[in-house]
Amino acid sequence: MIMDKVTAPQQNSQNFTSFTCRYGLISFYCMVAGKDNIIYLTFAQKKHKRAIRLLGDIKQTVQKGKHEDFPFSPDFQDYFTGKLTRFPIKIQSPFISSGTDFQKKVWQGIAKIPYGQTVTYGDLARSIGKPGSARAVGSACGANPLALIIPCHRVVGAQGLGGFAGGVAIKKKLLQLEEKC
DNA sequence: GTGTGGCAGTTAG
DNA sequence: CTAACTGCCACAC
Repeated sequence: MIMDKVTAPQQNSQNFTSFTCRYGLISFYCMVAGKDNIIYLTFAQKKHKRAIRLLGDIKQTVQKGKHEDFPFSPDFQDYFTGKLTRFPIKIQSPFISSGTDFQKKVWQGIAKIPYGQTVTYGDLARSIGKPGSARAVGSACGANPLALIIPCHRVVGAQGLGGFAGGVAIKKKLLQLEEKC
């Protein structure tokens, strides 16, 4: 699979913490480097476990954190209640930097989609100068290491919703949440 | 509505 | 290297 070679973070923040966070009916998995640097966020347990394993491969240890110690809880609380439309979180993750050029372009493109709006995989493909790569864009979305922060749920199919790593039900919920504003 | 062939990027072997 | 996957899409019936 992708990103089998995650490079160690540049900073010496060696302590990684894994959180399982729950807000209302939605829960997700999150990995934090150091005190408050989110390096991975996903709705799919499979992806989260894989990320932990990759860190293990580069001799990094990951400890479990308690939900109440999750540093950005207020922000996500606000997001899931519709009060926050843009995460004040810096994107600085070794999982991002170990992506391919194409993936990085896709992720950057996704980051520009405004709250409450959607684009199609084909649209995104065109906007990064690679028309016809819609399917590859879909793959890159699936490989996104920072769900919500890089809002891949705002990328949909030309006909239907498209897929979602954490299940389309969650994608639907997120879009409905953002719709209300 | 459904079939189908082609598509680009990435991974597996 | 080839083969086999995908969070796809356009164009046919």
